[in-house]
Amino acid sequence: MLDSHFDDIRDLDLFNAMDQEHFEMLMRASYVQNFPPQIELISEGEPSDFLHIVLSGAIDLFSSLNGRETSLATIRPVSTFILAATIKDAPYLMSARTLEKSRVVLVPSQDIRQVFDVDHAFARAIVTELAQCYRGVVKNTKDLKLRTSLERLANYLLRHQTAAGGGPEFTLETEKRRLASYLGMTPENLSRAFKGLIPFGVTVNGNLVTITDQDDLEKFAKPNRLIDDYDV
Amino acid sequence: MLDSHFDDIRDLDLFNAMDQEHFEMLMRASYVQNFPPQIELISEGEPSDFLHIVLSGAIDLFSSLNGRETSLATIRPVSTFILAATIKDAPYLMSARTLEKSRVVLVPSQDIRQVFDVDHAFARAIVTELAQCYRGVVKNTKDLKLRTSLERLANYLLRHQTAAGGGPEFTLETEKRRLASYLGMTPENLSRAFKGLIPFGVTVNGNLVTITDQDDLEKFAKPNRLIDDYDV
DNA sequence: TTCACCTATTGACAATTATCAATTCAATCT
DNA sequence: AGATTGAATTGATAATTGTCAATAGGTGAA
Repeated sequence: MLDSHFDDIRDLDLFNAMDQEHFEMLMRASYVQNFPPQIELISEGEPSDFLHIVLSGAIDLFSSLNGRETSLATIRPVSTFILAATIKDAPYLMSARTLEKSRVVLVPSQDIRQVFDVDHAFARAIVTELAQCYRGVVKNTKDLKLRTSLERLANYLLRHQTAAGGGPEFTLETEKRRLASYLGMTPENLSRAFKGLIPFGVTVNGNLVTITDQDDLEKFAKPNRLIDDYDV
Repeated sequence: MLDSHFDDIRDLDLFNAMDQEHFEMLMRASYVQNFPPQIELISEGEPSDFLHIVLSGAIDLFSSLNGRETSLATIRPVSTFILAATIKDAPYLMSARTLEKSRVVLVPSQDIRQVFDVDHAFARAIVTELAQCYRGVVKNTKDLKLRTSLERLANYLLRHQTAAGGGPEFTLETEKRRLASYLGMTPENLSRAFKGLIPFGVTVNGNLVTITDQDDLEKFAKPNRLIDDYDV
C-alpha cells in the first residue's frame, strides 16, 4: 500500500510531521478496501483492531441502544476515525457505516501504538488530534443541552453555510432523516423545524437551502464561537 | 510547592510514570490555592493558562449560553481538569466553580507543554488521559441521546450505587438541582422522575437513596457497559 | 427562637417533542 | 410510461418536558 493515496494521508495533521520511515512502516502494514454504501464497517463493542482513514465517500458514526439509534458524526475524506479506541486499546463506542461507496484505509492499532512510542512528532500529533476530538464532543454536548431543537437546526445551517463558502444558497449533503438524528430529533420534527425557521429567513427546497435574511437568522441562532467554531 | 500534596499528585496516572526531575520541575512552577465554596475558578472563553488539579473539595464544570446553564461534570479529588484546552493552547470550553471549600493546584500550561516535549512517559500518559476523557464525553452523549430522562436517572443511580460500594443504600453527593442539570432536565422533573422510579424499587429520602428491588431497577434501566462502565 | 433564605416538592398548565397514520414526492427499475 | 420503493411531509393526537406559582422543609444568622 504505497500508492497515490499515500500523499493524501501524509497531508493529514496526524501524519504530516512524523518520520518518513515510520510513515512508510504504517502504510506498509495497512490495508485499503472499497466498500459499497450501507455497509457496517465497525460495530460498537468490538475490539479496536484498526485505525480507519476515509479516502473517499462518507462514513456515519452512530450508536444503538434498546432498539433506538442515533447518528453521532459524519466523517468525510480525508480524515481518520476511532482514534481514541485505538490508543486505549478499548472497544469501539460507536458503530460506523458507509453512506456512499467509500475507500477506507485500515491501519493496525498495534502499529499505531508502536510508532507512537518511537516517534515524538507522531505522539504530539496524536495528542493534538485527540484534544481536538474531545473538544468537538464537548461542543456537541453544549449544543444539545443548551439549545432548543430549532436553535440547533439554525446553527447547524449557519455552520454549513460557512463550510459551503458563505453564500446564501447551499445544499445539505445529508439525508434529512440522518440530520434529524444527528440533531437529536425525529424526522417529523425536523420538517416542522424547517418551517419554524421560515420567519427567520430560511427556505428549503429538497436539499437546497436558501438563507434569505442572514441577519434575521443570525439574530435568532446566536451562534457562539465556543460551540460553533471548528478551530476554537 | 514541594510539600505533602506532592505524593497525591504523583500518584495520578497522568504523573506517575514521568521522570522525577520533570515532575519536580512542574511542581516548582505550580501554585496551590484554597478557595471557598461557589467561587468561579475558570470562565469559558478565557485562555487556558493552567492545568488544574483538585486536591480536596469538589469542582463543578458547567457552561452557560443565553441565560441558560448546564452542569457538565463534577471533578473530585484527586484529579485534573481542563487538560484538552491546556494541550491545544485554546480557550476553555467550560467554566469551573468550587462546590465546597477546595484546594487546587495550578500548573502553568506552558510548562505542561514543555515537559510533554521532552518526557515520553508523560506524553504517553497525556494521550491515555485524553482518550479516556474523550470516551467519557462520548458515553455521556449516548446517554443523553439514547435514553429518556427516567432511564438516565435510573442508570445514574446504578452507577453511583456501584461507586458507593454496591449496597442497597447510598447518599447522593450532589445537590438535586445540579443533578437535574447534569442529567439534562429541570429540578421539577427530577422530583417527578424520582417518583417515577418508585414502581421500579427506588425510594429517596433527602439525600438517602434506597434500592429496594435491585432486579427491578436493573431490568428497567438496562445498564450498558459502553455507556455506564467507567473503565471501558 | 424567630426570621430569612434557599432548596425541594407539588399542582396546574403550556410548550415542546414524539408517535402514528396517511399522503406526497422523487428516484429507480421494469 | 407505469409501477415500486423509500424518504419527506402533513395532520391528529399522545407523551414528555418545561414553566409558573404556591407550599413545605431545612439551614444558618441575628
